[in-house]
Amino acid sequence: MRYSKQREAILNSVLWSLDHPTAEMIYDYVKNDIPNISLSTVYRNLNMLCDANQIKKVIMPNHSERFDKTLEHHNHVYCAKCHHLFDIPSSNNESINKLVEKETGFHIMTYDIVFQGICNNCKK
Amino acid sequence: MRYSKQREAILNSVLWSLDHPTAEMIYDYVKNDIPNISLSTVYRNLNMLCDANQIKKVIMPNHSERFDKTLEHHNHVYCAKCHHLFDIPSSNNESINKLVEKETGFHIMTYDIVFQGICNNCKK
DNA sequence: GTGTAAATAGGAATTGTTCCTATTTGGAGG
DNA sequence: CCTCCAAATAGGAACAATTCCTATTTACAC
Repeated sequence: MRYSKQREAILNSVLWSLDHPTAEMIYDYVKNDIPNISLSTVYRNLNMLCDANQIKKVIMPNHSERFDKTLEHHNHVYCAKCHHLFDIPSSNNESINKLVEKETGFHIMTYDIVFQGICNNCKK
Repeated sequence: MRYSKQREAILNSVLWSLDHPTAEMIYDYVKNDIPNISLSTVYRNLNMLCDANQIKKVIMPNHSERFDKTLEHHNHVYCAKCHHLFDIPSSNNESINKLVEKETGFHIMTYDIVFQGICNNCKK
């Protein structure tokens, strides 16, 4: 993968983000630096960075993809009120896999959980 | 919600299905009975039936929505080989919610898990 | 029957993402 | 430094899934 300033800016915008940005958000942000960047470039590079294991894609049922700087497998809570996505320090992935393998006989490769609720800030 | 033969046919096709059909599959099936039914009608009614709690939508990261006749909250395994979606008798929803509430302080409303793996048939 | 609010058909529009192609660029080797 | 070319980009078209729009039809209360 050859260097490109576009990819560097895209990677940085994910790494610096406190949130789990969508491709669109990254696009808007990176446009400040590189005004004529194209949305396809953003998507292409986000996917390349995922393949290269430098960032991760977060599943978001019924919403756009989001991207995450945290590489370790973990889960997310989506706040139904403020629409932010928060990390949950994932506890016992292995044991959940094992449990389901025992229940079903399947070979479980991976799983994703998205919790939906109201975050601490919005509870007030 | 007033009666319509379209909605009845759509509901039945979900109820009778052994699978977790997509809107497209339901559309194709219902067309046998009602050849000039429109895809928008299928979508509109599937969503109405979800709102009316007569069927459920199944999250499918990176794939089309699927619909489910089983109303009790449960989880799914997606076979990476045969692309079928199977039910998992969900065990301890409440305790998972509680666990996450304790970890995060959030009020958890619901969650969805999709496991990915290889089903028994495909393992052979 | 009749009137009307609710439902439909059909297609346009939207959204999110990927694909295509002409052009540009990083960086290896002279 | 140049030169070259494979790899990367810009820009927009294409695509797939879903929702929206509007004229027409229909269920059903009266």
